[in-house]
Amino acid sequence: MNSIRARLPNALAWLRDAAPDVALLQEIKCIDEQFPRLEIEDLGYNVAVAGQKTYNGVALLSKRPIEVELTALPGDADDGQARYLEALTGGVRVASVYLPNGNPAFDEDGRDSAKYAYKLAWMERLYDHVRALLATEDAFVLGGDYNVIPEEGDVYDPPAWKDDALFRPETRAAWRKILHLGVTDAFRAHHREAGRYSYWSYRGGAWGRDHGLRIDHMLLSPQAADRLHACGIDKGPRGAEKASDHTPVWCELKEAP
DNA sequence: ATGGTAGACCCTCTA
Repeated sequence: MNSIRARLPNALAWLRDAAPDVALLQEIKCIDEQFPRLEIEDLGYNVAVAGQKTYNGVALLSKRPIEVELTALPGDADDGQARYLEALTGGVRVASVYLPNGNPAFDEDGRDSAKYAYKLAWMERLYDHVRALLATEDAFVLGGDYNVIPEEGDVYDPPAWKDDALFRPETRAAWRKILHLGVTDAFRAHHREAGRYSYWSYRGGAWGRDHGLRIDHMLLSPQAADRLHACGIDKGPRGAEKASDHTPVWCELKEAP
């Protein structure tokens, strides 16, 4: 979102047009009490929020009732950053994921920065949690801003990004380690082409030059992947007035058998 | 490791 309050007209217009059953929002940049709950409920959504002042913050919208399961990623009781919200809704386990950015990835000595170490530790916690979730054999969809460029075809200029926290080899290895547990990158299950982006920086006219990144992902359990009907990226909202720097990624699941 | 732009908020931080 890059602030749900600054982006409310954009969000409402997209929810009206796309009318998803479930929506996973990241970077709402507000505490729970500041979330524009009434406006979104007016569109027929139930709302769950894990907010935080100024930074981060995630939310989950659903046309079905929501049973919140987790408001933080397990594995570090001292982590106060609002980056994870997991719930059951419509018979599917879903989570809104805002994985740490991690930049700058290096400090002055050329060693991993504290921010990058936090990112890698967070990814290790996500690995542990995905493994635990897979053991339940639930259909689940973990979607959001992963701040991970999985492969060269997911960035407009790979060499320029080689030392960035979103593309460092260690980041991509941690991503692959999660995938190798047996979850599916929904977009890649349906698309092989390079150059399909979900994010364009505000800086340097990135949108106009199509200097984008694919960093917003949905990870599906086998039980959800078996029901995956379609997945795509909706570029429309990124071209709107006062747009977020990210654009929605979506997937459609068939009814459970 | 920097610069570009945007948002929150108290002027600098995060992305």
